[in-house]
Amino acid sequence: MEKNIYKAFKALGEPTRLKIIKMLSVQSMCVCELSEILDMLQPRVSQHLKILKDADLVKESKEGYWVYYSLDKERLHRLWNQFLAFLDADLKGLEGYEEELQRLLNIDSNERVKDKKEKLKK
Amino acid sequence: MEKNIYKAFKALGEPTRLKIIKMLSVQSMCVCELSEILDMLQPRVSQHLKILKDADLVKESKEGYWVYYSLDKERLHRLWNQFLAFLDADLKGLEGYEEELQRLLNIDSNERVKDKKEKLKK
DNA sequence: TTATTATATAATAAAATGGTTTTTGTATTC
DNA sequence: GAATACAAAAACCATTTTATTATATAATAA
Repeated sequence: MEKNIYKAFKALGEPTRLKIIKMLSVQSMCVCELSEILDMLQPRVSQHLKILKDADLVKESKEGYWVYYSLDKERLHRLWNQFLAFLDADLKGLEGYEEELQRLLNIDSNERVKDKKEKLKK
Repeated sequence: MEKNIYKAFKALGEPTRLKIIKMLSVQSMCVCELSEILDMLQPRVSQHLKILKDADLVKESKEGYWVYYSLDKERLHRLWNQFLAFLDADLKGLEGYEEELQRLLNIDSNERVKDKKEKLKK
């Protein structure tokens, strides 16, 4: 789940792909149209589309020669909600943070250095 | 504006930084705490924090020795709204898309190949 | 079947990124 | 002022990413 979030953000965090996504927000298009409108070589567009597809941000549908790509707006909203849920989630029960939780608790209970020093002052 | 969006997504699209952000969602921390909790070398944490700071996703405040970092949740929501606005925006008036708009209009009016061929069939 | 059009994949070179080690800077304490 | 603690910057290397060129695959048309 967290992996998906990071993957999607990574896909969005690249200028060429943002441009592609913006164009697809106007209308669905095939690779050749994107390639011409963006004035980019076709393999470049195809490769970025693949990354966007792997991140589940765009959908494709084949029609004869052409492969039409469209923006999955549903998925965009789901992505953001997943991200917010991830931020709100309690560390307990959040997969992959077992050790971090342990170390966090240790610091908090034993010796949050700042607190110690502040106490000494008084 | 679009630059900022891409920068922020890029900052979010990296596992280490996502982890840092998650930890900061629990509570504000200084670099040494993050470094210990995440079991990472301090320069590594500092470097990622800088990227997050440049992307405006975290804020910092100095207290004696320590620099405390906190998550800017406000900014997170603004980021997403900016992104949605970017997607909804009309290409006309969207900075940096002048040529794309031109080429898009050309294709649309002259020769969207598929349409042409489909018309011929009938 | 052969030629054409659209797309995907492979291979390469160049650029960017991430992580470690080392160094520098800055605030604090003695 | 000297020593200490924390953080940032610099230098370095390994890895990944991007864009290009070349090639392969898929679908259609002749």
